Amino acid sequence: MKNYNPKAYFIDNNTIVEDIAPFSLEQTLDCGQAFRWELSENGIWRGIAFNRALCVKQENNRIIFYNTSQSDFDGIWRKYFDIDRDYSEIINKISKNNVLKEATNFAGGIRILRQDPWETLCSFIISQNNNIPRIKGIINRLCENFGEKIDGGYTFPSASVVAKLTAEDLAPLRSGFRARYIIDAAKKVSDGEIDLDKLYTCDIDEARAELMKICGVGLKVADCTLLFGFYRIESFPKDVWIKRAMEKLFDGELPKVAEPYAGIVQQYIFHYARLTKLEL
DNA sequence: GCCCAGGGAATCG
DNA sequence: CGATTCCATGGG
Repeated sequence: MKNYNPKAYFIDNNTIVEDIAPFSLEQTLDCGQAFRWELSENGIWRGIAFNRALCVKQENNRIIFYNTSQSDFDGIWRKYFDIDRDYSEIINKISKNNVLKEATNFAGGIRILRQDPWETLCSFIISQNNNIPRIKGIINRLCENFGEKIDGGYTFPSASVVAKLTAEDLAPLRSGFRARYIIDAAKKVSDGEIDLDKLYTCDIDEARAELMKICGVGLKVADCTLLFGFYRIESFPKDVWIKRAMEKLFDGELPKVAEPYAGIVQQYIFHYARLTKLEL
């Protein structure tokens, strides 16, 4: 059954989108896949992506994109928020498995954002052995120090800009041992040793291997980068929570029905595990 | 002070 | 190979 039919209206300089359930702005922007969104007054989320600032708010089954023209919505945000994918179809399919069905109750409104690859790579390098508030702080300082000022904040600095910096230059970030990892990634991306564009389509294991050429990128950071920065939804990042959850819930093996969208299902399992603390 | 935070590199055996 | 230890920094 295909009744997923999101509608966009362009009124007064705003874009309003309706009929996109299941969709939760909060779950999507605050689930640890993106680090540059903050909830401000009146339930409005403010963030920057692809060199654009956005204010956006959810009211039930309606999303309001403030000061957003049709061309900005169609050109940037529609894709960024994965508006055109019907998540209910995925949830229906994986719900053949009762445990997965239960898991979707905890974060079924999550969408995988289609983020900028370099920003995602850099962000998940910073994420290692770190917690989300501090990850956000380091990324904010990176943007304030080396990004460009735009209306509403600062852009994420490009790889070529970061490649020219030294670990000492990055001292104000207080990113600790990760500083040299950030610079190594920037150099390998900007000088073409790693061609990020290729990673959208090449074999997933080859994509992992490419990213893992970077010092500071192991399997988990590579998988997060591929999932959140390249929309490689067959990628299944395994952190400590997921490993524990997979053992308890599935004897370590993901059910077959989930394989085509493993990355999306990973999000459901992750939040199920964390929110229930796996007291099963 | 101690522990941990959605890991990874270096260094063991 | 698998297991252990260190890595900066900040908050609880």
